[in-house]
Amino acid sequence: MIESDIKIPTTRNAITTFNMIIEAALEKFYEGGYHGTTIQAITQHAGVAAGTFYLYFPSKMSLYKHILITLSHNIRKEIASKVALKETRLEKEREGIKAFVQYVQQNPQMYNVIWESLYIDRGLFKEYYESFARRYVKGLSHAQAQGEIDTLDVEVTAYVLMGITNFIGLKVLLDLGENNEDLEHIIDSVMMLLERGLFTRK
Amino acid sequence: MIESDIKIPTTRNAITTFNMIIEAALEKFYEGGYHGTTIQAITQHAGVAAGTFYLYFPSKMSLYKHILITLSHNIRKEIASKVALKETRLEKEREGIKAFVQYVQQNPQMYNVIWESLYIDRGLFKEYYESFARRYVKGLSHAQAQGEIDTLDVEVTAYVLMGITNFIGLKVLLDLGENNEDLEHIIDSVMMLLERGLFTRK
DNA sequence: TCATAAACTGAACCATTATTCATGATTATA
DNA sequence: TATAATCATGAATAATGGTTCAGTTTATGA
Repeated sequence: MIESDIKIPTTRNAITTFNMIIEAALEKFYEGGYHGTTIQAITQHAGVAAGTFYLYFPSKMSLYKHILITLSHNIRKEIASKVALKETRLEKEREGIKAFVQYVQQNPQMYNVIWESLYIDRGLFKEYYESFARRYVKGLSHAQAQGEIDTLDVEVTAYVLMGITNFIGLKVLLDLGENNEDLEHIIDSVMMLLERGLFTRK
Repeated sequence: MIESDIKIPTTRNAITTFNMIIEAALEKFYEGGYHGTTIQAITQHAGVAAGTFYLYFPSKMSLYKHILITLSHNIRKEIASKVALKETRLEKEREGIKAFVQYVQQNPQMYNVIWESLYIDRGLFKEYYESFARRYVKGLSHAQAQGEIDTLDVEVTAYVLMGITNFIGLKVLLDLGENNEDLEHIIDSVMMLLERGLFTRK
C-alpha cells in the first residue's frame, strides 16, 4: 500500500491534528496547487508548527497521495451508494451524474487534486480513471445483458459518459457559461440527449 | 495582450533559437509539468545557455502563457478548418472529434499544458473552455435553426460534446483501457450513441 | 576591413522551501 | 507521583532553481 509510511495516529488529540493538517492541505492545494503550496502554509493554516507535519507524513508527496486516494475512494463510494438505489439503467445514469456533480460542488478541490496527478504521478492518474471506467463498464455490460441499452462498445461508452459527467461538473464548479444554478435543468438536457440522441429523426 | 512582453525576434538565427526554446519547453513541460521543469533543463535541451532564455522571455511564466495561447489557437484553427469541409451537422460532429483526437496524438503536450493552467492561472483555463464552448454553441444553434438537431439546451450540449471529445482524446493518448489502436471504431461507437441515444427503444 | 549592434554565455546571486533535530510540553501508565 | 512514551515546537540546514549581468562571440553594413 502506498500510504503505509503514513503514521495514522490513534489518540484523540493526535487524530484531530492529523485531520486538521489534511483539511488545511485540501484548502491550500485547491488555492495554489501542489507546488504552489508550502508545508509552512499548510501547517500554519492548520494551526500547528511545521515540524508537526513530519510526525504524521514522511513527505509532502505522501500527503498528496493520501489525499488523492481518499478523495477517489469517497467519490466512488458516494456514487455507488446513490446509484444502487435506482432500478433502471436510465435512472441510474441520471442519479450518477447528479451524485458526481453534487460531490464536486461539495468538494471543489477534487479536480485540482486529481488532475494535478497528471504531473505528479501519471500512474496514479491513469489508475484513477481506469478503475473508474472498469466499474462503469461492469454496470453497462449488465444493463446490456438485460437489454436496457444498445449494442455499443461498452468501454468507449464508459469514457463518453465519464467525459460528459466530468465536463458538466466542471461547468457547474467553475461557473463556465451561463445558467449553472438550475442543476435539474442541466441534467434534464443531458438525459434527453442520452435518450433521444443528438440529431432529429426523419 | 498578455504576451506583449515577449521579444519575438526578427533575424533568421534568433528566430531559430526562439523556436528551439519553445520546442524544448513543450517537451519538458510534457514530461515534468511546469513546476517540474527548470529553465536550466529547457535551455540545455534547446542547446543554449540559461541566460539566452531571458533574451526572449521575461520570465518562465510568460513562456508558459505563450505556449498555452499558441496551442489553443492551433487546435481551434485545425478543428475549424476540417469541420468546415463537411456539410451536415452529423458529419461535422464526426470530423470534429476525429480532428481533436488526431491533434492530441500529434501534440501530446496539450492536456498537460492546458489543464495545468488550472493551478497557474485559473482565468486562462476558464477562458480556454468558455471560448471553445462559445464557438461550439454557435455551430449547434445554426444546426438547430436548420432543423438538424433536437431542441436541446445548446450550451449544455456543447459541454457534453466537449466532454466526450476530451475524454476520448484522453483515453487514446494515455492508452486508458483497451483497443485504442482503431480510432475509426471508437468514433463509430461515439457517433452511434449520438445518433441513436444510449438506451434501447421499446 | 572595421565598428557597431545583436546574440549569446554561464557563473554567481539570492530567495524560497522541504526537511531535520534538539528541546520542551503533555499525556498515559505503573 | 515518577517515568516513559507520545506529541509538539520552530529555528537551522541544505538544496534547489529563477533571474541577473559583466563579459564574449557573431553578424551586419558601410
